[in-house]
Amino acid sequence: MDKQTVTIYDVAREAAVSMATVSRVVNGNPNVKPATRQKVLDVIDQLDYRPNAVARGLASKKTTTIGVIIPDLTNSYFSELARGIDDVAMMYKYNIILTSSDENHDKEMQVIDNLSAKQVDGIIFMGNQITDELRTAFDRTHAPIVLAGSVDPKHQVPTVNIDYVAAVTEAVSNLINRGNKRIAFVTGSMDESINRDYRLKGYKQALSEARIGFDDGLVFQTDYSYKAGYKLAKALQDVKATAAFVGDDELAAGVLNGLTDAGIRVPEDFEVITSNDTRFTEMTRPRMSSITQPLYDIGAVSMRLLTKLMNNESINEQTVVLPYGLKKRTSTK
Amino acid sequence: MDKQTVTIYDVAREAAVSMATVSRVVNGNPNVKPATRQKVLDVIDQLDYRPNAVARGLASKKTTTIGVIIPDLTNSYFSELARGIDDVAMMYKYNIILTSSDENHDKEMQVIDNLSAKQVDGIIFMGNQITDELRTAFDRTHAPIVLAGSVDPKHQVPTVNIDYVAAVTEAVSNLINRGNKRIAFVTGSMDESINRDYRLKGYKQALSEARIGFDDGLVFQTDYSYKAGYKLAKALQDVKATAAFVGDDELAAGVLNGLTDAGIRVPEDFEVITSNDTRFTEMTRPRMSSITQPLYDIGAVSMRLLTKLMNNESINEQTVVLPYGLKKRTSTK
DNA sequence: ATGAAAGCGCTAACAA
DNA sequence: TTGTTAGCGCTTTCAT
Repeated sequence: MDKQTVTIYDVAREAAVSMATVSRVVNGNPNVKPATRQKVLDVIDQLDYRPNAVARGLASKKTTTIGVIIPDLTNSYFSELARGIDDVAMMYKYNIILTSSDENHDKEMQVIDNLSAKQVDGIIFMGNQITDELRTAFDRTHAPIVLAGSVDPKHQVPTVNIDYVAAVTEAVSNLINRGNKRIAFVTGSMDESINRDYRLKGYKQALSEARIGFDDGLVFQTDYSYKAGYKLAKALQDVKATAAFVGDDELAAGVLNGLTDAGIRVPEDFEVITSNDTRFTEMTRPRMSSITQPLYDIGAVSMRLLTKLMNNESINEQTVVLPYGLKKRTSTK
Repeated sequence: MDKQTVTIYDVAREAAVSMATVSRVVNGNPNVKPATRQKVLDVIDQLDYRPNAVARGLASKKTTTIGVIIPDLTNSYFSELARGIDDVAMMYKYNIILTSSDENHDKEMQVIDNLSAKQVDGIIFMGNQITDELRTAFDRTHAPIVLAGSVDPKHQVPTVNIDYVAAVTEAVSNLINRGNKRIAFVTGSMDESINRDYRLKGYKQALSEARIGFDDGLVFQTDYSYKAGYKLAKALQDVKATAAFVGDDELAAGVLNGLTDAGIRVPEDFEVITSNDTRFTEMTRPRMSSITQPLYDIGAVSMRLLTKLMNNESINEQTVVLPYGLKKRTSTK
């Protein structure tokens, strides 16, 4: 039933050489006489031989496959990172097993074991709650791991990201400088350390630098979704906020449109600044001011770092922090 | 250096049974005495044994991995499909090797061979130019293939999609019914058969039903990008169009905003209708009217169909056509 | 420069 | 119900 598959053995026989020699030419080993190489190449061509990567993986203990764990494929922030990862993975001839975790801890655990069973050579993990359990899972995996666009408060796992604290501080200070005193802090769950330990810290820092008291009531935890943001309009008015820092662009788009649809003028009556500078920022009206970050590069650099780890190359820095910026568009004055 | 790996052999030895028995319990084969099973399970637990999927793949000729070829990860249309694929793949215990093709034919070819070499059990292909070369590549692959949200004019490859001709006809008729006579047709390259053979056909059909002549000048081929759409504003005015059918939501968002920024009121002076009903449609102002399609389901059903193909189950229909609809929002009158 | 042969870790007949 | 034994297709010493 199977399309008859031609193996290295067939090639060896036809070319009247040993399997070892065929293997050598396939793998570009220089220790082959040019004439032999050519003969083998011809037979390969003629037989349309294609090496079986699974067999190769078993024998060599390298699969040239890496695992990528992504919380949500449809979130631009992550898919932009993924594009960076994908590009350099391809450059280095790695395939990607892409698995969604849905930001679900059990699934993350399961997925790691699963990737491990598939003998991936490395793993790129996106997700913002590096629990101890997760660390354990990381540890018992033979494959090196790097965190992309995520954060490890304990600085144990190699990571590529930006300085979230500084970025948020700057964004919020920017809002403060224009006279805003009641600035809402809108983002995902505080269970995520990127929110709890980084963004919130930046927010508080900006407040304290301006000697503005912190008000719990201005902190909104919600889903990273347009809808969730849209629904926040009323609450935002109720707490008399005049501006908001938002941790996700789709969420911010929801906030923006919710406000607008409720008759609040942005930016005249309410300023909005968001975090990820994805394509959404250009699509809304007004267009959203944002922290800018090199999304593609974060992915690309993560993957590059992973290749080094997989080759046991020496690493200068476990954590690489890429530059961020601030882009003023029209959702702020 | 390697974390010492425990194999099925170790388990067999410790449990004082044969490898075959261990293999049986790992694979849930019922032909094992409960007591034996328990003993083996205990040892597995104690040794923390994890089956090597690569070895398994080599021996069984099944990798429980499928390949997914996607033109652009960051395009919502495709990432929504991917989510559907991913969910049911996970449900059926398949992993996904995700590869971007960048709508590049050579890359598509290469990627198929690559997936083939990795012995994937099946492939889901998204892309809209099924060339003969591609068909050849499909054929020489041992794995079954299904097209998701794409189109095979020759109806040779199993496919899940909607009736694009009917959907576009309806959308354009809708525009016509409101008095529009000069309706622009804005979409990607006419090299893609979904544009050339399906969407355009629907467009022409709607025109002809209304006895409106076809005008070449109203057809715009461009990238599927916001920017490309944004730049079209002037050209759209130059040809005196009063409405546009657009084949992609980001592209449509660009058209919409470009028009608005050029001082044209949508929908009063110009109506826009788009094709994919992704989340972008809700984010723009005005919100975009659109053809609706069950994006997630297209992905999910594709994957389900693929599982059947992989199990050699009999298939009722090679091509499954899911229902579409029309959603009026505020970019049309 | 080339070949022989022993695995890699597992599944799947086939026997018992 | 359980064990024995070939492989699966390739890489990789170790000889030559």
